[in-house]
Amino acid sequence: MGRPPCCDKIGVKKGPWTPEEDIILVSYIQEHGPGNWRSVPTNTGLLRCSKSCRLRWTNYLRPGIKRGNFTDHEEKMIIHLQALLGNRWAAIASYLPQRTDNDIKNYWNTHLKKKLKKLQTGVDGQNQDVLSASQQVSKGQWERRLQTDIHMAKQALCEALSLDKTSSLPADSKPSTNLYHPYTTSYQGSTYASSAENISRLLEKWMKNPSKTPQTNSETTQDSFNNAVATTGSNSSEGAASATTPEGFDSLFSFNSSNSDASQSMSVDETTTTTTTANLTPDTSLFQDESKPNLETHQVPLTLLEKWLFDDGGAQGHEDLINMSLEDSATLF
DNA sequence: AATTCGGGCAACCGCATCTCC
DNA sequence: TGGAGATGCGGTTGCCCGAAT
Repeated sequence: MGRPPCCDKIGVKKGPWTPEEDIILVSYIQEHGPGNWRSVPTNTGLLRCSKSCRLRWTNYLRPGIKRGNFTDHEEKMIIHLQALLGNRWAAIASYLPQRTDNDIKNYWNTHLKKKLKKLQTGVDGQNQDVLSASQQVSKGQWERRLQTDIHMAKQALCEALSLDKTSSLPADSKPSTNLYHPYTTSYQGSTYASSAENISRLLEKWMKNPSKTPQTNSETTQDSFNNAVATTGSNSSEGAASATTPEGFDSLFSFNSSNSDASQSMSVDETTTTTTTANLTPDTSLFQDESKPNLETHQVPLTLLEKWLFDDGGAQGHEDLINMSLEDSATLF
């Protein structure tokens, strides 16, 4: 057998994180930047395994995370992307930069699945296709489907990417979460909440003095978030939602959402792209770059998928696709 | 008011993939 | 080039809380 799970080690703590642990973790990351998770428990004295630290950071403590209610727009994107990509939550999350894959996965399992099922039972026939399509794709068959019906897939993703451009966020889409108050929803109890303020202060400090750690992909992304937040002059408590504002979201997706924008922004060699596209296999090349887009500079390299989409005039029929019903989306497969 | 039930979500587990030596 | 370790990802579990009885 392989090596035992790191969490099996004696003395490794499991279960919910305490505010104190959060503060320790945030402080450490403030100083050293995210990454090198293996060294985190050792250097901080946290009785947690490295994976637990990483998970806690990426799903909860990381700045820029939007929590709480999903907007209609986000819902639509998730539904379409799930139909397209299957249960590749990390890939889906890369198109919803403020949401974590865990969040999206939970939302899908607890809300959207039911919604789709309701549709299925409510209107037999057409909508059944939606569900069956999703289920099939979930089983990993999306690769083959993408290959056999690749053009339709392009259109669908194009639509998903451009939804934001055409639909303003609903009025009730106000951020329901505070960026740096991770406990507001679940832990409104006094102890945890007050500790969250400490974390907020730590993060605030961090926002003003981002760490200068070696750049990995994820760290680059992280710094982008940091800078994006910092440049909006956000305060950890009052302006916590700055990075989660619709404006920020719009700016991100406006970059992706029109051909003209895309053509201006990306410097993709036509020949290279074509060659790449020709050799794409969905599971390898296509999604190899799924890091979150850079909020600050708009100089984000498009993912290969996006390049591929825009390169092929995938924007045709955007308007139709935008209004595409769930039934219609099923026909993509 | 007490108990039961179900939903939602944070966190864990194990496999897959990547990176380094 | 192969192996070991590190990291990423998706499925699943278990706890907490609110609604229902």
